[in-house]
Amino acid sequence: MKENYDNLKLQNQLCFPLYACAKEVTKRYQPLLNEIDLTYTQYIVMMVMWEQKQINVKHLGEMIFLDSGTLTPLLKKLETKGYITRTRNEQDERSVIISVTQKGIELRKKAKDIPEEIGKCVNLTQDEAMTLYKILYKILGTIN
Amino acid sequence: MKENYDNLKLQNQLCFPLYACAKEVTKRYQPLLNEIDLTYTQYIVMMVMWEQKQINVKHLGEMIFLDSGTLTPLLKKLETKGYITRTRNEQDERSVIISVTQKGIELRKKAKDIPEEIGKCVNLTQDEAMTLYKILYKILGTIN
DNA sequence: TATAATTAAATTGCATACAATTTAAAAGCA
DNA sequence: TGCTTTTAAATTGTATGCAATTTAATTATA
Repeated sequence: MKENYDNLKLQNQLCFPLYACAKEVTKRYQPLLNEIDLTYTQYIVMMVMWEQKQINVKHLGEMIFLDSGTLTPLLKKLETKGYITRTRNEQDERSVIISVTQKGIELRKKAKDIPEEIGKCVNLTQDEAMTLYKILYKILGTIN
Repeated sequence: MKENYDNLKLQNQLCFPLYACAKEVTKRYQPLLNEIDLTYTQYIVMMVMWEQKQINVKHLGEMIFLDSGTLTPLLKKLETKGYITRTRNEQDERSVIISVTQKGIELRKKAKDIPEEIGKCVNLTQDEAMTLYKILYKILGTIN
């Protein structure tokens, strides 16, 4: 009795192009991000900081889907670079508050054109981009 | 003169949900893959091997968007587990040929239900899944 | 209120990823 | 043919990413 393994074929996976796509797109950021001395994940953190100015590690982690195992060393690097500060919350000493520094705020000017540059690498129509955006957020919102 | 930084807002990025989604979905594989002693990337490699039986490292890397820096140690682990063998190509000693072993072939039976299990975590309609698939492969095919 | 349970970061250990370099083999060519 | 260039893996170094555990602080509760 011959088994059917079609759903194990690479071309029948949805997860594989998702995985590959994320890597390939992220890779395109690196040359741009090198100029402002950030890695992709550090850039994601800085995007949050440019909007929030101040946030604790737990909340930050929930926003960008990363845990303290990844964030703690990464935040220490950003602190060393002078873009953020890390201070214990005096009301709750378990919590660490991340604040963006003046140097961190100024970095935003240098990052300003990066999204547009990346857009040029990814040749989607407005429609496709919006559709992709909606589906990805649907997954993020309903994954269990 | 006030600058506009809207395109640096996290919620205006397409890349961020792509990155986050890939991570979240991959994470869902891990408990299932633990049962057959594979990591996600090792599973991707095995999916190729189940279809190809034999392939060299360069070609494998092109298929799954990974370079030898990632593949060499990973393939050594799969070899240690007994799922593949690595042999130099006698016609071209620069090239390493990966072959799936009997044990590797048998692993497919155990992996058979994984795609369906993952499907349950990701609540997309058939239409959405197909649309996502097409857009992701469009990106992979046109990214420069 | 003393103790147990929970929570937030940090730490540890393992497995990717990838840029850059190195090594060895093969191909191109003067 | 001898030398240069190219190519395929492997290696090195850095940065995630995450599960599991630990530590310290806070909250819940008997």
